[in-house]
Amino acid sequence: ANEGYESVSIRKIADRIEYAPSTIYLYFKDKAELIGTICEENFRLLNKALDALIGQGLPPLEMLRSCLRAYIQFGLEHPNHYIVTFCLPDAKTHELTPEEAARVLNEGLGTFARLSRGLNECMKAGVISRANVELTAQSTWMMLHGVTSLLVTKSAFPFIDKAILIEACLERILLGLGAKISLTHPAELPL
Amino acid sequence: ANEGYESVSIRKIADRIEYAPSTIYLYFKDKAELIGTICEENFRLLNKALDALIGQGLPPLEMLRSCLRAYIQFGLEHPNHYIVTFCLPDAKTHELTPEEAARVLNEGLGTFARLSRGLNECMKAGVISRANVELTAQSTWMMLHGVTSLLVTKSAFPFIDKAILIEACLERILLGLGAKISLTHPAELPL
Amino acid sequence: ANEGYESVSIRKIADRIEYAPSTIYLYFKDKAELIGTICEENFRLLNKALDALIGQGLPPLEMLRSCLRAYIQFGLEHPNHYIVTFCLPDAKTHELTPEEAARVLNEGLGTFARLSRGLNECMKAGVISRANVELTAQSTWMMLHGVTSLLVTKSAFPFIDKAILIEACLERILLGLGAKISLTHPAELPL
Amino acid sequence: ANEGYESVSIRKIADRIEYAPSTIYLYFKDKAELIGTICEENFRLLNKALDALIGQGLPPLEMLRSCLRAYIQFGLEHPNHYIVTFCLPDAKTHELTPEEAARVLNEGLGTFARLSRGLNECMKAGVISRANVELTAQSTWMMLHGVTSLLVTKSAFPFIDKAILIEACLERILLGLGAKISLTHPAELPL
DNA sequence: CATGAATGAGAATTCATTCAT
DNA sequence: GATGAATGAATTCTCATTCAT
Repeated sequence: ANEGYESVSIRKIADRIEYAPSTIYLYFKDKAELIGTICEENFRLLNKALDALIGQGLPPLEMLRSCLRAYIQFGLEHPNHYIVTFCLPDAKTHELTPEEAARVLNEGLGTFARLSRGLNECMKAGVISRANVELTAQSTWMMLHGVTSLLVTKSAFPFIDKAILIEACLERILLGLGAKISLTHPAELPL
Repeated sequence: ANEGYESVSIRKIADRIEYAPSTIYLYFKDKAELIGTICEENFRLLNKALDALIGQGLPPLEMLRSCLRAYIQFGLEHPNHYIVTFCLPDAKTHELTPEEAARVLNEGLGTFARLSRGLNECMKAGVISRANVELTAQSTWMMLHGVTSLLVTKSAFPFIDKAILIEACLERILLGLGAKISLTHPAELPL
Repeated sequence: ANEGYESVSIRKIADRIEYAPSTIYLYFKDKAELIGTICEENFRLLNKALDALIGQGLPPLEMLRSCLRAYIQFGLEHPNHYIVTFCLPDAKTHELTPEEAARVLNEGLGTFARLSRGLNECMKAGVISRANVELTAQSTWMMLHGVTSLLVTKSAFPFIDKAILIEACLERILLGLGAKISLTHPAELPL
Repeated sequence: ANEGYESVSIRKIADRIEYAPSTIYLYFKDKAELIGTICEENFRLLNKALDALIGQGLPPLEMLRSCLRAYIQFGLEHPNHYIVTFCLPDAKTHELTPEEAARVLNEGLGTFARLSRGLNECMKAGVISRANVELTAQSTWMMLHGVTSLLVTKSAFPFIDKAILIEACLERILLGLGAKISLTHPAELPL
């Protein structure tokens, strides 16, 4: 369903994968379960991408910046997955059974944990301001989500060149975290 | 429809306003047109709220902060309007005829213009870094949207106390804009 | 739906009345409500038929016999209604909201009350044995239902001539109630 | 499927016996055939229960009463089997091929034959009225079915204590057959 | 002897929309 | 200026059945 759009429908999925709608029910008990599984796998993929970066031994601030960038990139590459997981109101996700919800949440918390850890390391290294980690992580995620979601859902908006916009946002997010970087960025950013 | 939820339905609207569904078609050619009009009015309301603030003669940075705060507040107060206008994928909005889309966009650009103007004044007053205004406005809006949309759509997420979270986000957004404010905020914020 | 068969389906009803399935939902909120209404009307019709008989001023025993006969006749004339109301397991009826269920039950109790009254009058007139009225009414209804339901549902069974069978059953039911009638019935019944 | 309910489904049966649904088709050509076989076996079981009673050498009337009671008991003990075999409209049974139908009917006629024989013996012993045996058997079965089926399908109806109700019905059925028993039953029945 | 994978037909229900009145 | 009656297309989901393995 990575080319589909808007309202996720069993029928449309079935069409896309060229199976009968009923076939889907052999693998998922429910639409909720299907969506739950998509989200879960989604998080897993994102986490894998983040882990790859984390393992690269970059200096803390650059690692943080890379992770934030990877998050946005992930959204751009899997727009529908991103929409389903992060943009749609809770209502649909809410129909999950507690166990399913727990599985999804678990994977999602993993993502969040990676962000918190990255922030924490930057704080310890003194490259961003020391502050309440949970609060910092939540607000950072919120801003990051704003960038990602608008790029993904509002493709009609006359955005400035995406690459530049993304880098500018990352810059400002880091700066907002207290990173000591100069806003008058040298080359490509028309800040 | 300010008490309804998620899936905006002609029938539900008709119920709420106590008219027959068909009556709605006397005023709107289409569901798309109806939603378009909602968005338009939505923006008008938001613009009015912003204008009220702008007229208060606050110092530039405080005015900017107030406007950003007002935007979030607007989303929290009209969650369904906010979702319809900003969170749902383009698909639905896309079915608008060009003229309709233009009217909505026009009103939306008005909101955007107010933000740009506020940023510009702050730059001129030297309270935030000088930079490309359009790019700055876009990235600021994106972060602002991230905060608002998550608060509105993910009511199940274990967010830290909303008031604190919002102020922290505003603080970081301003800081990211180059505002010379200290992150070690005095009182209530556990930054 | 008086020519339909077996499993009552919204689609089949719609076909039969030559309307679109969705049209039915303009008149009934639910399949349960539809079936509930059928049962209710059903009972009303039956009650009307019984009242017509009751008003005829027959001697008590003959009135009772007429009523029992009318019940069976009603089933034969509205086989599908009878099946839906009396033969199908509770499960489907159970999805009624309490109010709906109450309305149906109310009408049904009316039928039962007429039977009880008839039995009571026969007892008072001394034409059947005096006994607990409720118990007598319940067991009489059960036997009556047995006759009706088998005639309606098991059309393939090699039943003896229906008219004769029905009269024989009525005879035996009355006799079982203590009526002083001779089993060696004069004419048409090969008892 | 003796714990399942209402709509007998191949899948549910497969689940219950812990085989794959397709496996069932190795043994039964059809759902109709499966149900046919269930009915057949059903009758066989009932017949066995009746034979056990018949072999006990009770006096004719008591044997008859025991058999009738056993029939009701059988329904109460195997409610779903009883519903499938006796309460559902022919439609489903009708899809049987003639041979299958014949096999089921054959077993069913066996049950019926036992009833006829019992009645015949009572007539010969002079404990019930002499009458056309086939007609008597059919009407007796019908009443018996009425008692059984309502107890099984309408569990929500406010029936009087089941044990009492059943005994009262048996009493009246026998009385209706011309048995010389007094309705003013001594002890436990509030007739 | 058994199954896994798949499906077409049909179930109840919702929704945007039309149109005669 | 408003509505009642109606619908077609879409939704999620279930079920009996087939067939290659």
